[in-house]
Amino acid sequence: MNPRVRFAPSPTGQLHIGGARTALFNYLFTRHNSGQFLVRIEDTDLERSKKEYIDQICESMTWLGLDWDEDLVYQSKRTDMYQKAISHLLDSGHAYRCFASKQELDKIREESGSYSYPGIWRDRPASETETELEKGTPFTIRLRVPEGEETSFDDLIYGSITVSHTEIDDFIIARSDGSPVYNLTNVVDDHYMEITHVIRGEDHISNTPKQILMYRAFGWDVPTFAHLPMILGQDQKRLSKRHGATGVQSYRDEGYQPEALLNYLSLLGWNPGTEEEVMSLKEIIEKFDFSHVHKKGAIFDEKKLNWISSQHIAKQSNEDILSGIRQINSDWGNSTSDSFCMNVIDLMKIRSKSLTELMEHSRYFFEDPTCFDQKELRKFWKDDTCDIVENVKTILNELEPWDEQSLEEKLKSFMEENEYGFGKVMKPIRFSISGTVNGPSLFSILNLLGKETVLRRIELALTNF
RNA sequence: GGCCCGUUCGUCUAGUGGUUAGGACUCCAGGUUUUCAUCCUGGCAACAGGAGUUCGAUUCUCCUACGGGCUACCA
Repeated sequence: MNPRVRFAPSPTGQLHIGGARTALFNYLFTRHNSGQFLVRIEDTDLERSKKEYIDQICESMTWLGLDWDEDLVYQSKRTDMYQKAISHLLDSGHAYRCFASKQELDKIREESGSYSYPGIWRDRPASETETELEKGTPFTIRLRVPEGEETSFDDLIYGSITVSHTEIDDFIIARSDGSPVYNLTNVVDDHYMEITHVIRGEDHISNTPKQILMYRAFGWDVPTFAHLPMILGQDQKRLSKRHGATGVQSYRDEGYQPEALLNYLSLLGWNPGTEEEVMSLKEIIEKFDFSHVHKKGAIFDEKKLNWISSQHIAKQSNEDILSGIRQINSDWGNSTSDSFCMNVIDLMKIRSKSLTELMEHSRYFFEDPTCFDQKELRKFWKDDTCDIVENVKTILNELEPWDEQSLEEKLKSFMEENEYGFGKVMKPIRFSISGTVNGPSLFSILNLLGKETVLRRIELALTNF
């Protein structure tokens, strides 16, 4: 049977790294096994759920390339379904009404020192329930957890987990306003959506026995569970907003490629069983397998992300990089031709860890540099530098044809004739042209920029420095 | 507090009774390069601790320590 899985974000914020990882592993598993990948919006918390977040989450998913198979499922549109399920449980005796107020319960908790619900309405006679109902006392609905038993399940990642029912109190499945809680909606939805594998974060392990109890109460098949280890911040705590930029969108804005981000995320808690690390999404799908997912939480390391990212950029075609850049800034390089842009990309991609870095470091290809580091300048701009640069200018002015090979030949012979070292000539020229002492081969830069631009910039430098 | 889960270099990880404990990132040193980056070579660096089981434990069992998660009329 082909698996059906779902990613179920609650729209209380943008898609964050942890959510993206959960979505990714669902996606990898189901694409590897030719199954379906669904997305369900868990928007039952009306207070915190926002429409704009739903849009943002979908946008991020699309950007990442995690395409889902059917229409989005909104929990807010399925209240009838939940109500029916709750009444069913009430009718079958698997659930009961609890008229204890929150204050009352808090008091009991405080006095007993126990956190769990003491079952005070579990076995009241029907007449008492009738009386409270008539009085209009607000009530919650709780699941009647079978006593003296235990519930266990086989987690695809954590193995067998068993919890005694003494540890599970009669938890609430419907609030006093009648609305269903997470554990109920989750089970009902997963059942009706025909989900075969529930793949989610490890923080849900303790919810799982409760949910299994509900499947049993309904008489439904229990899906297979796979809990993923957490992604942690540098402080070993679960990655959250406290750790800074954790939204997928911010990584997009910083110029990371979706495939690179996904590649890095896939390596957090999983390995392909080989020593390969830089992989395309397609390759990861082919190799993905739960047996290589492990249990320990993994700290998110931006340094390694940067490395993966630079590897992806270096491997990518110039065309793809250009379109990636244009997604960030649609105007980039529009003052020139696309082929010029791709020449720039070709020179710069090997030395960039993100698209934004590539864009920043290649500004001088499109506009004359205006900002020069004087401190840096003084290191190599000596008394005789102006004369040298003047001579180079003359040579370049007479150079014909203007191509990389001629540039290299002429400049090298100039240096040899005058017994100048490379640094003495190249550094000032490079700095005049680009405003920096770093970058690709100077001959390539000169060639790409063209005679007119080069001479103009040298002239500018000569008058200013 | 209770319950559940985890623990190999700083980080991501390989490893399932016998290995010089392997790789990657970071960092350091060298080489290549006009510079920077890339690339290449080399280096630093780990089995949380203690008891067992065993001829032999990183690998199996138990205990301790540490870390994380859950314990809501949040999801």
